[in-house]
Amino acid sequence: MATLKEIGLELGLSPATVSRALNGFPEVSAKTRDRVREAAERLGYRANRNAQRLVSGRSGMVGMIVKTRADLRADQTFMEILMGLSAALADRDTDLVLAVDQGRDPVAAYRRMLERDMVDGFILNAPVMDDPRINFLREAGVPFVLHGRDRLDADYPFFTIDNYAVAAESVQLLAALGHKRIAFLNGPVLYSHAVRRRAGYLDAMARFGLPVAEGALTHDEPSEAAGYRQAVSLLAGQRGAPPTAFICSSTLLAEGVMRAAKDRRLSVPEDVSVMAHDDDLPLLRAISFTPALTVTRAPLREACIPVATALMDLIGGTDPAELQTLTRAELVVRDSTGPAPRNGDTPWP
Amino acid sequence: MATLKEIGLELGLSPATVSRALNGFPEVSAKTRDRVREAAERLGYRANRNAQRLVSGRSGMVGMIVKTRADLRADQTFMEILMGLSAALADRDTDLVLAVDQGRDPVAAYRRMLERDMVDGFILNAPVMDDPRINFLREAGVPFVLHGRDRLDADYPFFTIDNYAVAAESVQLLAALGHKRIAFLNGPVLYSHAVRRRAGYLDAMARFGLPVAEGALTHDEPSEAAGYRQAVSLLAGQRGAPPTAFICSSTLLAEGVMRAAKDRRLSVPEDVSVMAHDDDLPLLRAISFTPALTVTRAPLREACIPVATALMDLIGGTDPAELQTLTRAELVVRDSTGPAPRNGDTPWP
DNA sequence: CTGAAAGCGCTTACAG
DNA sequence: CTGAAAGCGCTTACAG
Repeated sequence: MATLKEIGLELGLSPATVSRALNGFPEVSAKTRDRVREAAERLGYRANRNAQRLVSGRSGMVGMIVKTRADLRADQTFMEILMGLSAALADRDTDLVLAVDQGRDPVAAYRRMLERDMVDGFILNAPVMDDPRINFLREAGVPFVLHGRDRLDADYPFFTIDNYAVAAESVQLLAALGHKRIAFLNGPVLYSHAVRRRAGYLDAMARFGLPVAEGALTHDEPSEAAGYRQAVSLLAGQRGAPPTAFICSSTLLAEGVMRAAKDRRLSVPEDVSVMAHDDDLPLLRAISFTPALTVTRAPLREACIPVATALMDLIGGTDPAELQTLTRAELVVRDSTGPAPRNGDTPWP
Repeated sequence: MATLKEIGLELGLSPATVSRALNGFPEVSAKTRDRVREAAERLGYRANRNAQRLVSGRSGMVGMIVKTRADLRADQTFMEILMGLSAALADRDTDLVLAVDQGRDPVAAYRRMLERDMVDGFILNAPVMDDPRINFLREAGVPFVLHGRDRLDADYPFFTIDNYAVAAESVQLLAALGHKRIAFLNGPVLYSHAVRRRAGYLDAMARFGLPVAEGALTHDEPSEAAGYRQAVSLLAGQRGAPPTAFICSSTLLAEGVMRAAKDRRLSVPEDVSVMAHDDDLPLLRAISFTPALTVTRAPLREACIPVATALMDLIGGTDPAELQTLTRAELVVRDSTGPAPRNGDTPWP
């Protein structure tokens, strides 16, 4: 590995000038800058990160703490986020330090990392309402960015989709197709995104004058098995007249709903419409469903760069208020949704 | 953060002596060592890793490159390994750098990390037979450790269970229970562990004088769906007389087999015995199956510390030949295996 | 526009 | 047994 000194020797320049040239300082002449860059390229120069970090006083690492929970989908979405964040942070010469939250105290793992001065900031995901981790980190004065948002009046940097709109727009699409009995299989109500989607669903149903039957709004883990279980029960009419449409908080749930419909010899979308929110996981393509699944689509992958960038900017001193992003999922209408069937004219009482 | 200098000032010692005391150099007097340690503790001293790395000339990071494959289980086992390795490496003050292997060239991602001098070594998992990554890294002279083994005469550091024995012992247990038609649902034959298990199964069957029907040995992805699919086909007698026992290369496959048996109103273990190899994933407990699953058990978690330690030792100069570990899975007999049923007396032709 | 110097926090020959 | 000194590779006031 070449060093600044070696490049300097080669060019008859001081290491200081080489450093400035490489870092794009304006006072360096264009000619010197170009010569230095050429030589650096030729000699395969790469800055020694440890030296840079030593002098800047930063660790060059950011932390992420994983909650171990019995949530099968967590693996898939989490892997997706993990890969995306690693890549985005690597572009900023920053490493991601992972730790597992083993215990009952939700902030213990954060406290430990902080005491060890290991990281320059944190990335949090899957917030619950009024997340205790957020209060802790705010008081500790540590930079952090949320993927998601634990309260509407958040004053910290975050990146999230509009989860209220996700549910409301799904209802709107189905209502426009004439559906009156629309079930919503939501995620665990623990998570703030599920709380927002719940509100979006209920408000939209009310706006269209559609009552919601007892049991038509469920909160369960995002798995194929849970989707199947809930759909079987609803389609059997165990909780009032069966729905003519299902909105699912994840494509895994939709898989289970499709299987339940098939078991009852109901065809999609003729007898029952199915749609889902789609994180766009590479291993679970909504477009590969039969029929292709209508979704509100928001690739998890696309959240990674903004989240990583926001954290780096925050550490660099940017005002947190400028680092809040609320985006919308894209409505992708495919073949799993259609006009309400004949027998679907009656709303729930 | 306290520094060596500050501790030295506090105690009237030089930073050099403080460094030696903290690093346990033998020439430091016991009294000085204790004083230094006490002061370090009191001041909350933590060595600055970047300074240590700068002076040692090491990056303090090791790389791991994930193959993105359409293998659902990969997520779960991979997460398990990832968490375990992060923790084990953190204990050695080393970070794990993750990258995703996007493309067709299996060594491209390794080459890139190497060129950037980013890591001191690599951890590889899920080897295929005569893995090209291994040849590449060996020629490049880079330290690496395998979780698994791509050939029997491996000359590099590895940690693996005896996969031949996993299959052979399973056959042995079932043969001792009087089973004669034993099917083996194996993983993708691409992977070396599947190749070894295949050999163990075939050899053991031969040793007990049991022919193997066409189609009784399958190679499929380790998923519940694949287990179900294979078991349905075998139990229907589509590939000769139905098996009276199933050995599964993963607990996910066993889940599918159990479901298939239930669908056919076969009870486990009265009508059919089921056993599996168990990586002991926290989200998929063999003991929670109904009936509790008989397994060859080898917690993935337990491989992480030896793998991480081996890599650190290798980087530290230990002879690779001393860093090869072959362990055995533990046979845990539970309730899903029992004596062969009446109709199971005839071996396959 | 460029250089000489100091310093980030640590380790380790070299002296004594 | 301990200290003074040099050095790892970089950055950045301070001079000129």
